[in-house]
Amino acid sequence: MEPEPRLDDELCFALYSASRAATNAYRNALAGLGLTYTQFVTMLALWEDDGATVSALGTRLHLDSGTLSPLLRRLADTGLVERRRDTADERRVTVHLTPRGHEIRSDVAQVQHRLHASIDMTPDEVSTLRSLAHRFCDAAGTRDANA
Amino acid sequence: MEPEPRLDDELCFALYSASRAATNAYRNALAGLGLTYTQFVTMLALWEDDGATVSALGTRLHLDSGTLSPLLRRLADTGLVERRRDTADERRVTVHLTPRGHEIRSDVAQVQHRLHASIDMTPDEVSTLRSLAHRFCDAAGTRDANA
DNA sequence: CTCGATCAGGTTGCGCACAACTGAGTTGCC
DNA sequence: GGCAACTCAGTTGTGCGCAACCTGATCGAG
Repeated sequence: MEPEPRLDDELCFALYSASRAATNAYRNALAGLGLTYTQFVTMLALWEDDGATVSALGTRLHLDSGTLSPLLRRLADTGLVERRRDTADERRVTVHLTPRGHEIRSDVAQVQHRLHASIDMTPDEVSTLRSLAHRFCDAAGTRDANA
Repeated sequence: MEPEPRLDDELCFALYSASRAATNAYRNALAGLGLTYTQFVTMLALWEDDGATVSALGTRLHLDSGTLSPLLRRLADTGLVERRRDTADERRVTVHLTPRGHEIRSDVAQVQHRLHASIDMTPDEVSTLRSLAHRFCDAAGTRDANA
């Protein structure tokens, strides 16, 4: 008989719980800015790379068009971004920050700093957790398809 | 001007990505058993505590009735669990494993072992990541409401 | 130039997550 | 006993997240 790991021993459940705890922490803080958590990380990606295509954002965020298309439509509806059909390759759509999209960056940065400060972990712990999470992503993301 | 952390520096994004990578890894493996990821962790909780109430499962999994009620209905539809109104306190519903719910436990355990083996990380790394994720949960979950 | 293969983005459908609310059941205080 | 406060599970509505599929644009072999 195989040993059956308990819920708390499961790495995947620890990550799942931690991710949701983080999302919940951001939810109220971002609500005042009219952003959801996924919209927030999408804006982070755009502040680093304004004018990115939808597929470039998808690669960066590990999201597909089924998630991004309606999300970008909502960001456009609230006036934070603008979508333009690429004239050189009309399959592509580039996503551009509006003036209002640039404006809220400092407000969002304040939310980030506030939440970072409210987490009772040492910089070392945070750094270790972050790099191990990145390592796990690579390890799980590049797994054999049959695994 | 506040420094604005880049996407990859954000702990929350690392956790968010890692959690989704884990869920995706389980998705295909569990599909053969007719389980989603959340249904899988719910079954783990029930194998540890058969007959738990809906709210007890919610506490264990950090999920509310809005998520659990339809999820348990689907598990009942597929014949893995059975819901019973508690006769002593008719507000409560207890969730019980069916024979079929017990049967698939070993199949699920095999999936777990297969996926654990496919992750290219040392036991130490896995252990550290898991305990830091638990620490983050506590730190983020018990934050001041105004943070 | 043509036409099959490929690529980009969008749509649909389903199952989470969570906020907000509902209604039935229980408890406690008098 | 009576009733307000509370608890528990369920429902509704919104927004992900992903598979499957669609359409139109581009590329490439011939």
